[in-house]
Amino acid sequence: MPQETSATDTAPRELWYPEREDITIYGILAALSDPTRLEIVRALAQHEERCPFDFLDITSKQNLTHHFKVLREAGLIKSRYEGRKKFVWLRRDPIDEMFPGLLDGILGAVK
Amino acid sequence: MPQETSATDTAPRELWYPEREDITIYGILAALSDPTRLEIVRALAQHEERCPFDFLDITSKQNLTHHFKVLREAGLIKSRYEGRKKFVWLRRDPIDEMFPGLLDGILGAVK
DNA sequence: TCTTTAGTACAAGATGTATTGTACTATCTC
DNA sequence: GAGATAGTACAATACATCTTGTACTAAAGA
Repeated sequence: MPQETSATDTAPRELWYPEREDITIYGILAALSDPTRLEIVRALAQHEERCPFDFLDITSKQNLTHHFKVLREAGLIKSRYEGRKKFVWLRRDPIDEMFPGLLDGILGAVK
Repeated sequence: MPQETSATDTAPRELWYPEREDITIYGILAALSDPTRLEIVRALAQHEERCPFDFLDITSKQNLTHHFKVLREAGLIKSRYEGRKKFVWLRRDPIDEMFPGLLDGILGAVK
């Protein structure tokens, strides 16, 4: 199981991301098999960056945090903090390199 | 939940399959997010028809039965019985029509 | 400093899934 | 019919996942 950065770390709110070679097609498919997460990823594919709570119309705060964590641990997204806002974007490069055509196939399959 | 044909039915060993419109991209992605099932589907994509127990090197009998049931209920496969053997094949047509590029994207992503 | 907003942590409950063991049916061959 | 083979059914366990409630931190603005 991936370890979050502990409270003793210097940098606050730093998140763990899987290395390129730890991203699996199984993790990606599982992450995208949830309607909420597929909708989020579809939005990220169009908007460059989004804030997690732009999606509060879909589900609750805590649940969004959960789903963004799943997407992050699957290697699908990265994020940065700016003040109290968080900006999230798709990690297209490693995924398109390791699994060419996968993301396009999934995102293109639904109009 | 899908109902299997009961023991009182005339035709023996008939299985339930989802209608075209009941196939979802979420179900497909979830079904293919398992290593065993993705390997099975990759083999089916190359071999036209296969018997479930051609995959006994991967996992147990009962587990294969389980995984083939998941694939069937997701709408990914169809099967027929011939004597005591079962032959399974990919349901490419409805999937390629409803989700064009999806299966190719997933199966093409892994060499 | 106080309040508000963005976001996280954690626990809990409900549900789903993967796997195995045991027992069973169905078909073929002898 | 007897035995072997292909396959299923069901229960049980272990584990993962989704969702919500409660409580918390971190930053912005007044």
